[in-house]
Amino acid sequence: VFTINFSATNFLVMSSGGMGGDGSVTLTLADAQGMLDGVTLNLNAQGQTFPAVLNESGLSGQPVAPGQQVILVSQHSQSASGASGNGYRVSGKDPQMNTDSRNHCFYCNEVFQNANALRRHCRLTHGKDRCHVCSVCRKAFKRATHLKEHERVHQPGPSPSSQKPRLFNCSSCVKAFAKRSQLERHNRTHTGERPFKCSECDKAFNQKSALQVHMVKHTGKKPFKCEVCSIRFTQKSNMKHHMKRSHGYGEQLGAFTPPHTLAHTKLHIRVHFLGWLA
DNA sequence: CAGCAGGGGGCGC
DNA sequence: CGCCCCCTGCTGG
Repeated sequence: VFTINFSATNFLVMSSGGMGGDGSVTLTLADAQGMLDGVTLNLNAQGQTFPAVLNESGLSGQPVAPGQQVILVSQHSQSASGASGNGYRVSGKDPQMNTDSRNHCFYCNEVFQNANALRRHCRLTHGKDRCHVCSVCRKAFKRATHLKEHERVHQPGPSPSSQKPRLFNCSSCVKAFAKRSQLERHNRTHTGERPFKCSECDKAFNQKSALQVHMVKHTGKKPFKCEVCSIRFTQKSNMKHHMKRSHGYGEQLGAFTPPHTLAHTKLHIRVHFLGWLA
């Protein structure tokens, strides 16, 4: 269990990672503006013990057992007391997670009468907004229903890709979906139905969101700007793809592992954080 | 740039 | 609690 704390920003680290046999830890980052989504950070602790590394100012925490999986749970309250401090907490494996934890607090195991009480407790006591945690992958959700829907992902099924929800099966192919609306949406890929027609040209789309993306083209504007080289894009995802491809975000930032120190890593990250904040 | 699916949040029951 | 709209990310051309 350890805490990542980039002070003076609202950004923070999300998601999962793992500890490699060489002692490295890979983290997947995210932030409030979506700029860091999918960015991975490889912290190589070669020649150092983890507590020492992680206790450097700006990156603080507790020892991580060898081979322990580290997965983010949720934001950690700045006002919370204790060793975690402010920032985002990344929790380690919890052997008790195999129990039914619907109204169980993931963080202190206290049991509550209902979801509202659990939510209130998590918010006030732990500063956590997402208190419903998947027992398989530990992804956290705000609502129990969202967790329930998510858990279908882990049900085995006939799809070659596996890991797919099973409830709503497509009659035309092997795919299946967690939600009826998703299946109906998918069905349009078989029927060719395109209900969403562009008012500016003769194009039509099978999803409304696709039409909305398309409409941006008619405005002539490119709302998404790369903060590094100022190239503009019509789609946010294209801008992020550009950030990864052209500037290395989302690739192995851990390329500057030793002989650089973790302090270099932190400095390098801060340089980018300042750039994104600008 | 378009096609497609995952999942969050609003909302009705 | 469940349905569904919508935003979003990933992918291939």
